[in-house]
Amino acid sequence: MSRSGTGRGRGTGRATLGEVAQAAGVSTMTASRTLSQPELVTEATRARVEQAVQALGYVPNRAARALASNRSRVIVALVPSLSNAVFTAVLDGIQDAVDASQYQLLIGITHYSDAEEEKLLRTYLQSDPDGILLPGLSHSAGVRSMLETLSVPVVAMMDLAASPDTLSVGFSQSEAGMALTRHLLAKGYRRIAFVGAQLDERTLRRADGWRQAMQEAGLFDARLEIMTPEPSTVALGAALMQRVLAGLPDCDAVFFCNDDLAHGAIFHCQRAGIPVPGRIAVAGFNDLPASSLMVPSLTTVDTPRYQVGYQAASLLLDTIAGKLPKARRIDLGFTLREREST
Amino acid sequence: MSRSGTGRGRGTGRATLGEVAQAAGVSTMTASRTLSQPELVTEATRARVEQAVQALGYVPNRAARALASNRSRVIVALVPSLSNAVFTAVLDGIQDAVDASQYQLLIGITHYSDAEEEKLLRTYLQSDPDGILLPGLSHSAGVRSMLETLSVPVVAMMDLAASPDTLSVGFSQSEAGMALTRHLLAKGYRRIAFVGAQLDERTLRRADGWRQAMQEAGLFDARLEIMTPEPSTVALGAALMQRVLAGLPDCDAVFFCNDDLAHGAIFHCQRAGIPVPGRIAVAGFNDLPASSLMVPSLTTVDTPRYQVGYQAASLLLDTIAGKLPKARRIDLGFTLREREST
DNA sequence: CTGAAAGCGCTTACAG
DNA sequence: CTGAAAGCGCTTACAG
Repeated sequence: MSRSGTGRGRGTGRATLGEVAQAAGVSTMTASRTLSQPELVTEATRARVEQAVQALGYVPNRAARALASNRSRVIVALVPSLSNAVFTAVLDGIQDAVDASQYQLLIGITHYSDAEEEKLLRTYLQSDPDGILLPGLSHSAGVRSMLETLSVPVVAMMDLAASPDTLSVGFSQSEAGMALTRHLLAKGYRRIAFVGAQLDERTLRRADGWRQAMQEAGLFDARLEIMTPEPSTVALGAALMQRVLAGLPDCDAVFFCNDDLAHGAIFHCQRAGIPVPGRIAVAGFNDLPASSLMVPSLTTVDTPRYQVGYQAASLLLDTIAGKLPKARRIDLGFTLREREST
Repeated sequence: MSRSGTGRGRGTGRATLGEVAQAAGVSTMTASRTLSQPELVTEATRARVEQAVQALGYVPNRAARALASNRSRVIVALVPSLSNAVFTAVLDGIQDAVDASQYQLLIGITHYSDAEEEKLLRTYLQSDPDGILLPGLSHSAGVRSMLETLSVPVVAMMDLAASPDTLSVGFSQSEAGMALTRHLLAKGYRRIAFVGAQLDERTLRRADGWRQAMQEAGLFDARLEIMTPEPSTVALGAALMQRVLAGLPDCDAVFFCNDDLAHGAIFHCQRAGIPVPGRIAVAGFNDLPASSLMVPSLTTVDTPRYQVGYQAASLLLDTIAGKLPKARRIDLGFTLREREST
């Protein structure tokens, strides 16, 4: 015997579309159509169905819809970290774009690990996503082959693809690195160090930009490049600044790959009584909220991360909908913020 | 005619469990069992099925599984904001707990709005969640009635429920507010202002704690309470500090409801040449990463937000699994960090 | 504009 | 330890 007198068998106990249809005196498929394509139905029918929906508190079952329609209406977004304010802004942009659609967003945190990225993607394939948002351009062979097999649209975020085969929304990390370095050169700094942490793809591209600008100026010196795989934090920035001051006494400016490192560096100098930029200039990247307010205010590069998320998600949704995008590679640019610290 | 020669009809084009079963020479249900309860199957069968899974690159279809089993294996987590580092840490904890399970996490951002919270919940009901994580204890009537109708477990995060009917994981916001205020009183400050922004539930509870401590000390003065619904940011902290200095000249200490406000306040004082704590003491809440490193370092309350997320998700998953929790109300406490700014 | 029927890809009592 | 069959709640060509 069924567990209740409603005849719902092993169901959820919630109203089904069939029950809505019955209450409205129409067939299930007419009820279905009323919800998905109301313009194909008489006004009278629509009213009766909508009333039944209200009366029964009907909530459509996504799993059934996905299974029957063979469209999951799911998109997956992978980001490296939530601790990095850059990616929370990207996610905010994605959310806002997706919220306006019928799509459901599945968020995965890769912790900057290729292996985790691959594992997450594999798990999320169970939800049969209609599209995917990924950070950056470089992925493991496993991820690349999964994406090929899948044949759903993929949009790369935060950098620009070289090939037009890849949909991408972002800005040139290397040009931004170059622009900031050139600013420092123009200010007269000569021994400009680059300090990179985490060593994700974007940091490496910024380092490329720094290297190129230094080479162009005839001032490149490999000893000025300080790289560590440790996660980028304020505390690490303080420690690395100490290391620069001790190990590179003639260094007159430091380009930190992220603002949080630069904040730590400035705090360290402040505590040690080292004038910034008098003794040494400090620049960061991303223009985090504190950067314009701290003392000295921080020279940095403002990046359009919310827009990256918003536009990447919009591009993905448009592509899923079969619209031909105006551009397959959307360059949102960046803005140099010259402040007191340089 | 079907759109391909594979006989897969309007399907996804991916291997199904039936195809795996066929390749392994067993029935579909034996294949199903091999994946879900391998201990109920001979080793030989298991090997053949697993080989077929590998060969066909089989990925289970979540929608079909959810529909057939009437268990979505979905849990929903709502948080107010991603800009607030507190909630990204909560989410990290939730993710880590959920990743170890077979559950899929759906994340929603309420932007501190009851209306958005209700809308998100309504949307996520389409996924028929097996459990829900919500920030705080107070929700709109609409949300409360949805939760009652749903009858799935709900865990409140970041504060402690008064009633044992509610599962909750967090700490007492009001006691934390009291503890910090008492620290300031013990240090000899008398005209201690409370500055609250956003005015979410947690900020209001911290204000309650401040008020109670001030009343106990016979020092309460309503003019010392400065509340604004604006979002909490570093820039707002600088502006509010300016307002305190101008409007409350005898104020000797300020308790900001969040560290980012306190950071802005310290930056403002630094820029204006106002000694902290010499002229005025500054305290925050949450112990954000920069707080221990800035100059002066910030007195604040360290909150176990990652653990809140992790334990809340664990409690939810245990409850879904039918395990009786040891406690329905998990108090993770807080830690006062006495530093230079007071 | 509306409907009967098949089917999406799984799982689940129930037998054997 | 393994299987036949029904069913989860929808959508979709195809008719009329």
